[in-house]
This record gives sequence, C-alpha cells and structure tokens, in this order.
Amino acid sequence: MMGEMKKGPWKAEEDEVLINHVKKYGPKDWSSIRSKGLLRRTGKSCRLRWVNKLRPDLKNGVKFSAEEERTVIELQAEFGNKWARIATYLPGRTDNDVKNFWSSRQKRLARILQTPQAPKSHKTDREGPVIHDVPTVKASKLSSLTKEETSPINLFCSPSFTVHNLKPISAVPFPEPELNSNMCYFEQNLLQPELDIMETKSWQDHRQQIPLSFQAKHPQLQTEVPLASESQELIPQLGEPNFFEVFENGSDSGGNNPHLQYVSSYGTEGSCGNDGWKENDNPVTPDSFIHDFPIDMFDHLDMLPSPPEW
DNA sequence: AAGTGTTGCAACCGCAAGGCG
DNA sequence: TCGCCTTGCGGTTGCAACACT
Repeated sequence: MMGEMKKGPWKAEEDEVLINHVKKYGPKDWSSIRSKGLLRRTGKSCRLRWVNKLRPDLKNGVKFSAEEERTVIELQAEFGNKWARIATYLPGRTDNDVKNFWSSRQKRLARILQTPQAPKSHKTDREGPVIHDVPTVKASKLSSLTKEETSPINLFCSPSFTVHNLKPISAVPFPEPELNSNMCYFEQNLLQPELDIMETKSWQDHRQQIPLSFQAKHPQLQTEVPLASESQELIPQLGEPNFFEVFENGSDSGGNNPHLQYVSSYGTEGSCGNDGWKENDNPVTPDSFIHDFPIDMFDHLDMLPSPPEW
C-alpha cells in the first residue's frame, strides 16, 4: 500500500519523474505513475502538472499579448466559460491560464466599478494596458465613403483590444479614421437611435449622461474626451462584447448584451449571417444603460474645450 | 524595515463524461 | 446494464510576490 498522497507544490525531482514517464509512455496512464510507485501523487495531479506546467509548448511566464486578450474576450463572449475550448485557440496557453486571466480581469473591472474614485491601487501600475501607452491603431474595416457620408462618432472606447471586435451589423462600413490613444469610432448609424433619445443632453449634464448627441449632431467637431485613469480603464470595456456582464450578477455566461447581441468572427451564431452585432428585440434604452454606472463615474470626465480653442 | 493590501498563479476539489470489463 | 476507473473541465482556494505606507 502506498503512503499518503502528496499534495502541494511540485519539486523539480517530481517534475523530472513525470517528464520521464511521459517520454516513455506518452501523456496518458497517469494513474500508473502512482501504482508503479514513481510518485506519491494522484494521476489527476500528475496530469494537471503536465498539462499546465511541463508540456513543452507552453508559454510559461509570458503575459497575455493584446492579441491573446482580444481573442479571449471574443471567445468568452461566444462560448462562455469554456476555458478548455477557448484555450485551443491560443497556442501555448492552457485552460488554467485562460481561466486565471479572465478571473483577474473580472476582479479588476469589479474593483474599478465599485471604487471609481478610490485612491489608486498600487497594483494598477503593473496592470496593463494603460491607455496612453497604447499605440495608435487603425480601424480594420475601411471604406471608400467620405467622412461626410459616414461621420464617425468618437466614443469612449479603448483601441487597445476592442476595436476590431466591434463589428456592427450596419450596412455602412466604417470610415477610415485613425484612432488615437483615447478614442475610437463607431458607425454613426448604429448609434443613431440612442443619439436621438439623448439629444437634449449637453456637456453640462455630463455627470449623468454621456453627451453623445452633441457629437452626433456635430460630427465635424471630432471631440476628444480626456479621461481620468480609472475611467480610462473602465470605459474601454464599453465596447467589449461581454461588457454588460460586469453589471449583471448571475447573468448568463454567454455574455449577452441587452441591446446588442454579439456575433463573433468564430461564428456559431448563425442568424446574423455576417460577423458583428445584431439588434436585440428588447433593447435597453441608453438611459438605463447609463444608470448602471456608478453615479460618480463620469466625474472623471473633463469638460471639453470650446470649439474656438481647438 | 515592518506591516498591509492586492494580485497572479499553481494546485486542489467536485463533478461529469467516456471507456471498459 | 451496471459499476468502476480514468480523464477532462470549471470553480475555488492558498500562497508567494509585489507595491505601497
């Protein structure tokens, strides 16, 4: 009879035994490692160690790239918490990696939402990406239309990993804006219903409302909104497929946006035909959308300079 | 330098599915 | 068909490392 099962961190010697076993027999027969008396670990533990740490093709100690983050976000919106499935799209990443990444991200968002004005955590310094460090990017979908035909709206959205995720179903393609660090563009037509509803709002009301209508009605102004750091971290999430999950306790894992249903490029959502967003039958009004934010969230928004100053 | 809070990661646990006798 | 065993997956936890006061 074997002694007690060993738990806890693996030692280098144990790793070596495990690796040798896999070399001989392949990544299987995990239980035989114990039955042969090679290790006092369960087969389950051995398998986990191999899959998560010892496999030769792993990106151990390498942070998720922006591209990987984008992929996870898209796939989580599509598959839900199917980490193993998502991991198959990310070479060198395990389901555990993806799961931990997502968990950290959710915690970060939750913290930001709960304490938008709290003293900045020291940890934020080693969290990325910081908006102003994000390189300039271009919208992926280009158009021959002029800006006058499809006046872009500057919305508060991070270009760091959301731009190409946003694939509005609108038939009018994107113009070709260059996105700087604090802004990205949405197709105006997609937002027009919201813009009409919010039409009466102004920058003076910015504590409660995002004055999209101002920009929509004056697209030529191309307003740019400087954001405080915490809001810079939060507001980018507006563009993410699963953004609404942040606000919804116990919402379904599919990341359904109450207004727009995301259909990713990985394509299991068939009703839309093309990649992108489709309209929900019961959209949430912009007001209810905005009211889900902490009341003081927009305190970080600075007043726009008046046009003559531009 | 010590204390404290936060984060990321490694590993465990429980459950379910599948294979096999 | 049933029960056992193995494997795989998702959720959770514990802890070391780090940053700040």
